[in-house]
Amino acid sequence: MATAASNHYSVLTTASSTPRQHSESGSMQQAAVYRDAHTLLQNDYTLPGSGHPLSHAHQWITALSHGDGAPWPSSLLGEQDVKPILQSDREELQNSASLQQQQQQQRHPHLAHQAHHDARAWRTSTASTHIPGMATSDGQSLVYSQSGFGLGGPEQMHHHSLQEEDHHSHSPHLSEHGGGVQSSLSHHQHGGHPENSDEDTPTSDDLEQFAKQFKQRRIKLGFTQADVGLALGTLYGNVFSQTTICRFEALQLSFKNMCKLKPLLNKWLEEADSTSGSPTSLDKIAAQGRKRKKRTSIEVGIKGALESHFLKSPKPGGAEITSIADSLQLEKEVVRVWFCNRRQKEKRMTPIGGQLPGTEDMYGDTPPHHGAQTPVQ
DNA sequence: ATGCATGAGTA
DNA sequence: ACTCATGCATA
Repeated sequence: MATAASNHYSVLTTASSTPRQHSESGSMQQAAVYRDAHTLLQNDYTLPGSGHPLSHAHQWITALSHGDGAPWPSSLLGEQDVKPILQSDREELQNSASLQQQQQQQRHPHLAHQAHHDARAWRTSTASTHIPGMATSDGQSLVYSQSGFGLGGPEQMHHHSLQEEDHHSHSPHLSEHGGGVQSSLSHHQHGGHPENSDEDTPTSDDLEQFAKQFKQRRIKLGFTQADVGLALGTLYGNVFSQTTICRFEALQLSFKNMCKLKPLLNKWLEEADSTSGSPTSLDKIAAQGRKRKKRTSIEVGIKGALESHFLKSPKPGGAEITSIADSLQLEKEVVRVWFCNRRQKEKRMTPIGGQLPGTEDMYGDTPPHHGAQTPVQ
């Protein structure tokens, strides 16, 4: 079909210690190991009921299509482990969990106050993109300018009152977080110095500035995004992948997420440049066994069709998904996940097709700060 | 840099 | 079943 030739679970047993390089080009290191591993295991895949190896493209898809009775098998071979944590295996989990819980619970619909402002208050008052009609007297701006939406879609916004989906029209009243985290009111005019290394009340502007500077510093110090992620794990117990660091720098995370990560990255930044020269002993733990479905490649045409559907109904029901999947000859799960990801993508602002290169002070000159401006990682 | 995927927590 | 945070695998 459309996907890659081999759709099977790759079971990794052990990953050799990856030779991490301190070069900017070293972004794909572990990938090779994985591919190798699953290539060797190709023929070992067998369905619990069938008993014969499926070498075709969509084993699990086929299974699901028949009667949705069996999702992808979870126990074919001995699962190794789940989380390759090294020193603080429990701590990391606990930390993550706690954080998530906190953040998610503090914005209950019952409460009259909201944790932070919405995740869509992005990119507003930066000294660049000025969208008319967004800045309120409070300084709080609620603009969620879509890039390509609203052409033929009459109404697709908010259906039911969920969390931040809908109620983006109230003033953000921070209640906890140990301090008046009011960003809108204490909003500082960036006419003087966009430099804000504080760990409280990050505004969209702050985050944006920080992200930019972080990236520059990181590059100057000769670290890759992957390095940073690992270092964070070794130093503070929270490991992050290159993806996350990348998304942070590109502001492709939700507001909350950005706020959560900023302090961590800030700490690392200080550590890194203060320890400049010191041997940052980074232990690296190889990823242990983890079966993951092969990434489904959706054809461009199919993607277009999916987008069309998305414009009509961003949240299709089970039946809808099924019909869409059927018409597009895709797996229901794939379609469902696609919609989920699509919605998420919507939430993180930042133009979907790219970072709107014409909206920043990127080109023309580099007024604010100095140094090399993102030489392409 | 991104697309598809997993999973915890929640509704 | 959805959201949200996060990441493997890939372009």
